[in-house]
Amino acid sequence: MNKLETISLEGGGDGPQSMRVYEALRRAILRSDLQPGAALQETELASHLQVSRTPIREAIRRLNADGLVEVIPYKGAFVKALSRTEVREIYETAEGLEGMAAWLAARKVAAEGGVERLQKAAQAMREAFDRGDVVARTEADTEFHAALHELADNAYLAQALARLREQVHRVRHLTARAFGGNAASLEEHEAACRAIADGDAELARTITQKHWERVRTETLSLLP
Amino acid sequence: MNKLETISLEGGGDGPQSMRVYEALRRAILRSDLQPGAALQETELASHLQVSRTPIREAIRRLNADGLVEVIPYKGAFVKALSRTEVREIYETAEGLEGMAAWLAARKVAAEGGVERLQKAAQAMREAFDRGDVVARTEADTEFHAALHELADNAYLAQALARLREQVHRVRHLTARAFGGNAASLEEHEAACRAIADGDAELARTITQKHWERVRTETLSLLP
DNA sequence: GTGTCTCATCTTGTATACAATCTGAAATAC
DNA sequence: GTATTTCAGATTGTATACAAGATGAGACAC
Repeated sequence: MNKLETISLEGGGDGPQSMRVYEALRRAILRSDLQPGAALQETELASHLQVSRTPIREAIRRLNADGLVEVIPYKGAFVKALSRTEVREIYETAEGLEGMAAWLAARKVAAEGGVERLQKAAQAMREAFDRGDVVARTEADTEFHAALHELADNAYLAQALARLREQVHRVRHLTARAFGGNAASLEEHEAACRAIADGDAELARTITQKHWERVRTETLSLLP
Repeated sequence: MNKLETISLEGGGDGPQSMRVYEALRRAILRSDLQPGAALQETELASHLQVSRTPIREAIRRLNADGLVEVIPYKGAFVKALSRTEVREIYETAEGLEGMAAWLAARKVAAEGGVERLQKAAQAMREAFDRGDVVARTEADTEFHAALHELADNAYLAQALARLREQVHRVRHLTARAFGGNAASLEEHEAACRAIADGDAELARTITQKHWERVRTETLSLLP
């Protein structure tokens, strides 16, 4: 029995219904209300959300593009499972992409400055960590990466990273760890921030890559 | 006046019609039969391809996910333009992803070998280049990257790179250059291949990144 | 009992009708 | 003449009916 009762169009935006359905299903998957492997039956969802199958189908196809759902022709759509292999792949891809983002950010700072937002976020993370404020630390972490992606000045890369970030969120949910990470993670963020502020692109990339490599190893050790 | 007459379902696979439409439109965009900015009108395409609007819509949404088409609600779908900014973003993203792929490939070779396919492709590229055989060189280049992605052993990364590769193809089409690249490109492929064969992951990554950085600079210098 | 076939049933894929929204040109006010 | 409004046409978004393919239970042969 699926927990369809937790899925609702209420919180969503005001665009076309397919968009609202998409956001509702996306939330449900990210919050694990729809668990990995769960089937997304069009008729069932349609009657529950009081819309026709058409917007349901569009939403499912979009979730498929996001990598959150797997679609098998004439068979159905299923919430993608996060196997050990897929977790590894996601973190490896993040390493490549965010390393590149750090490199670009450092180069941009070297050319025209503007590192303040990133530094402020890094400082906020440190303070939240010292206070033991998990919520504030998670918020600061989100802000840190938003600032990094802004500095990288690459919409394509930012979009790819946003998709990955959602998957990472799901993994965190699985391993039941806080998103901001531990003390080591904190120091790596600060080191990356310093390298970017110094305009040292190669170092920024290397530090960021090592960070993701460590997080990957650590996370995989928590999985079966 | 759009060149719809060049779009056909003939060459496609045998899956659902939405899949065949998707492949037909994808081919048309990659071959520039549908030029950047062109509107994809559902009714027009439906009557031309002899299907209803439904599979047309599904195909368009999938192309949107691939980054080949831009969809604006209640307005329409348009073949994405390749502005200078987008070209830069695409090449930067490719640098991050393929650098990571090279790193992973080198690590895998160091652990369990299997570099033969990559070496063979690199050698084929060299021979085709010496003969001046552009077609063979392009084929060998495709094979080289396929071998690299196989060694990287990361389906998620491979899929992202496949999408990027299509965009790069479009850029090549714009700049009217052969895909395999010049002599410098050839040497960089060989150097990357050697680093991977040696199992030197960091070097493989660096060489691959430098390659894409050079190609990016070179390509951007050819655009307005 | 085991394996295969048949067919009713369910789910997804497609076609078509209708609703919502955008667009542009003509009409109108000033 | 210019700006604003109105409205008809065109296009996308949604609902619903029908077609195509998958699934599993039961019949049947051996």
